[in-house]
Amino acid sequence: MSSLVSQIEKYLKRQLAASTEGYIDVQRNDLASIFMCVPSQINYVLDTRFNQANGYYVESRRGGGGYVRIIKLALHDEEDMAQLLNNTAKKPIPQTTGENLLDRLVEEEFLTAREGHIIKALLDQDNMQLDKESGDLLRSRLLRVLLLNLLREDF
Amino acid sequence: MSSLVSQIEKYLKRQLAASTEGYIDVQRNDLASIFMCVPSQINYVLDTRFNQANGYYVESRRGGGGYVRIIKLALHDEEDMAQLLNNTAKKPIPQTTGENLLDRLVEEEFLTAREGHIIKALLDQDNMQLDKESGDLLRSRLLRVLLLNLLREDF
DNA sequence: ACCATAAAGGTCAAAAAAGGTCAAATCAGA
DNA sequence: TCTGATTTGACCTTTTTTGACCTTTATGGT
Repeated sequence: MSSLVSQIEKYLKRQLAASTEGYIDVQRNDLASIFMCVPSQINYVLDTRFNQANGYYVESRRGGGGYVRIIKLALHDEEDMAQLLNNTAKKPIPQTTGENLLDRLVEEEFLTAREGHIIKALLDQDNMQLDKESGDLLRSRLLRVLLLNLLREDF
Repeated sequence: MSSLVSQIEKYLKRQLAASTEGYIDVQRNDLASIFMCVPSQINYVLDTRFNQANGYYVESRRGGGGYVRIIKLALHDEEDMAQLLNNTAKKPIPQTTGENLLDRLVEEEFLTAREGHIIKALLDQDNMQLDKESGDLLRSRLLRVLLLNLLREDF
């Protein structure tokens, strides 16, 4: 019995995958009535599933003719990767953030699903068994190492 | 008069045997009400009967639409793997030893060359930036996690 | 132009829906 | 009887769902 959020998430991702422009426009209220939920449920989906960390950008407009535009931030080239690298530098990365990043790398096919799984497990707090602070720092260093490795031409 | 814990255990193992994916998803509360027991009884079953030593992996999610996923590890014919697991237990593993293990896993085709590369980088002393002792211990824990993951039947 | 109203969308916090932990109480077998 | 395994319950954390109230934008009438 998958939750409403994940149904809506899937629905939107399907639309997004089908769109050639890399973004879709939706009406919050329409979506809410399609899924028979309160409109704020849609915001919850956007906040938790289509945020920046997940590689999406959302803009919207209120009033008559208003809309919500969901834009996928694709990681196509080294440029974007380098961006991420800088972004990642030094700052501690909590587990959930790390998982989001890995999911994104899988989605963008920089990693296979299997690689994503394995690396997630390696960077898991419970598995590392370090205190949260050291764990977050280690995770940050290792994700950086991962990104650097993915940038290498030779594998 | 088989105990509750073993009735639940049998029930879950039957489900697991019937599943083609190598895992099953259950609701803790549903199970508890099927067996007319407190929900924490389910955790007891999971902890004692579906732990790693017994060849299972459990993951879960809280909140609406939450679930418990029980994943079977493939312990049958991968004897050597189980062997390795035992070998790895607890002891610190210095970098070179770790690299050898990874090379071997690649040779035996438990890992692709690429996976081997990535994981080596992640477990590299210089990249981890921990003192040697903690590094060796962490490496040991993480290699164990890796091995366990390679035994998962769901990927 | 000015304003009222309708049409969107946004925010925030409370309630609900799962699952987790831990320790006390009980039970069963050596 | 003692000991380890099981059962139970009180309390906790995370994630989702819901609703009341707020803000922004467009439009039509005066």
